[in-house]
Amino acid sequence: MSIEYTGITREGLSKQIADAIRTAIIDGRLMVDERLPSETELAERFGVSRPTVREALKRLAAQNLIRTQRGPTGGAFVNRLTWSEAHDALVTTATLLIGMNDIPFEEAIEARFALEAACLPFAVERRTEAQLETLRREIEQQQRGSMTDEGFCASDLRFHRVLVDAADNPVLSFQMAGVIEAMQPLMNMLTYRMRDRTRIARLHASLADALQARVTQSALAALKELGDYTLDLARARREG
Amino acid sequence: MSIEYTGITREGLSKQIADAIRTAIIDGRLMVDERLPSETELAERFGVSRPTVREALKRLAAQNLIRTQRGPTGGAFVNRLTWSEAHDALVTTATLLIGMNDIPFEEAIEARFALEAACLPFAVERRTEAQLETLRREIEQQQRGSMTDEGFCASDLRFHRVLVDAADNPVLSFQMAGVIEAMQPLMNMLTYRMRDRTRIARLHASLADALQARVTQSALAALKELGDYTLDLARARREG
DNA sequence: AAACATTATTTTGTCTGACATTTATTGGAT
DNA sequence: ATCCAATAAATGTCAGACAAAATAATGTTT
Repeated sequence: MSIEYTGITREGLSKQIADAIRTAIIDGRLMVDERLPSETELAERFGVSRPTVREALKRLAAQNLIRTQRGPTGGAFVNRLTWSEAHDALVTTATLLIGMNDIPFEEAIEARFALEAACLPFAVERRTEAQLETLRREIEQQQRGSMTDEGFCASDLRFHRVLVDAADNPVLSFQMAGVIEAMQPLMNMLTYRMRDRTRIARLHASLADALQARVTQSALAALKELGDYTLDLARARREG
Repeated sequence: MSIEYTGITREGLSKQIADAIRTAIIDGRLMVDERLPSETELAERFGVSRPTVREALKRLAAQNLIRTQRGPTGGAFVNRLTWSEAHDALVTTATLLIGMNDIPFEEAIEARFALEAACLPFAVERRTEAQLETLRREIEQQQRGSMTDEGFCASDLRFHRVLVDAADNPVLSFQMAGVIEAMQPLMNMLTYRMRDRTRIARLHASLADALQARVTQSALAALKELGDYTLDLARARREG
């Protein structure tokens, strides 16, 4: 690891060190599962104390870039970023972003249904029987009137997640997770009347039918109607 | 013996503290710009030492969740997550994810063009004259033969970023940044011959024309051709 | 000789205490 | 009243020490 640190001391030593190591990882100078020098060695090499090095390492650990292990064979290792970890990070970021910047409902809903529509053709083509069954199960739950609003939204979320996963493209699933899951708090703010729920469940059923028959046009039409209806609900909430 | 902490003490004190504070922020118990207790006070409240608290705070700072300021009125403040910061975080995560998990070209390209197509109808409807001009400028650059491969890819990236921004939906722009920018290293691996470049530039011109005339179908057709062609290049590279 | 228990060692995790640095406030001098 | 310096409060950094964990080496027992 050949890292120079001729930078300015104006931005915090631990941050500089963290950035140096992160850049080394992104550029590929540090490979996955490679072991970094021990904390004391890093401290010597950068000319700082061990706590400073540790703060830098914690920053990287917070981004899932490294993992640490104790013991003689321990140390800090470059972490292979898994889909699951990246997923969590994206959802956290997107949730905070939406929660802190009061996005208009319309924008968020527009983005979500537009992107979901992009997944739909692949889902129609590649959906499995198991995924169809999961969709049917969720629809059945949504038709029961005994659910709370949160429960209904949670089922809705699971439904759409299966829809996206049916496209069988990890990159798509990863990207979509951000929009869909981060919007759950927003969706929870919509209070669904009984009539709304039955209509939504019926549209979900249309979607599942289209997927089963592998007819892209019908699926897109059902999703569009669902998006428009959600928009209506959001607008009604704003005015009401 | 002191009181047990709720949860497993097996996961590192600083991580537990960081998680506790992060949850408080996400749940809204800590508002934006609110000041956290001082490090010494946090240390007392959690029953740990100051360095441990500091490591926890650094983890949160690494996620742009808090910012710190020195001085009497200083301390740690809940940070308003900006689009720019969230954008950078997403690009970093997506870049690492793609770089470390050797995604098949086909999957990445499929996802990218599918999502971009989802933005296109909005872009056709909402594009401004200034954006059209930017597109034309990039096309002109791409037609010049004097560019390096990296320069060509960079121009391509700028072209598509403008395309996405033309949809005028921050949520869409945010999501798309991940796919498009994180794929640049992949795209840089494609070596474009002169013939490829002219064809790509021509397709870009078709796209710009369709945006100018506000004809969605033509724009979608041009983008689809571009996607298919990129797929061909990727396949050729794999076999060559 | 082989299996098991024990000790040693290396590395991270945490604590204590101190000093340096930054910055708003406050009090005094002009 | 204005400007400037001392003050205080907070983070940033450092040093040394000990605790805890996990592997490797060692010794003991069967």
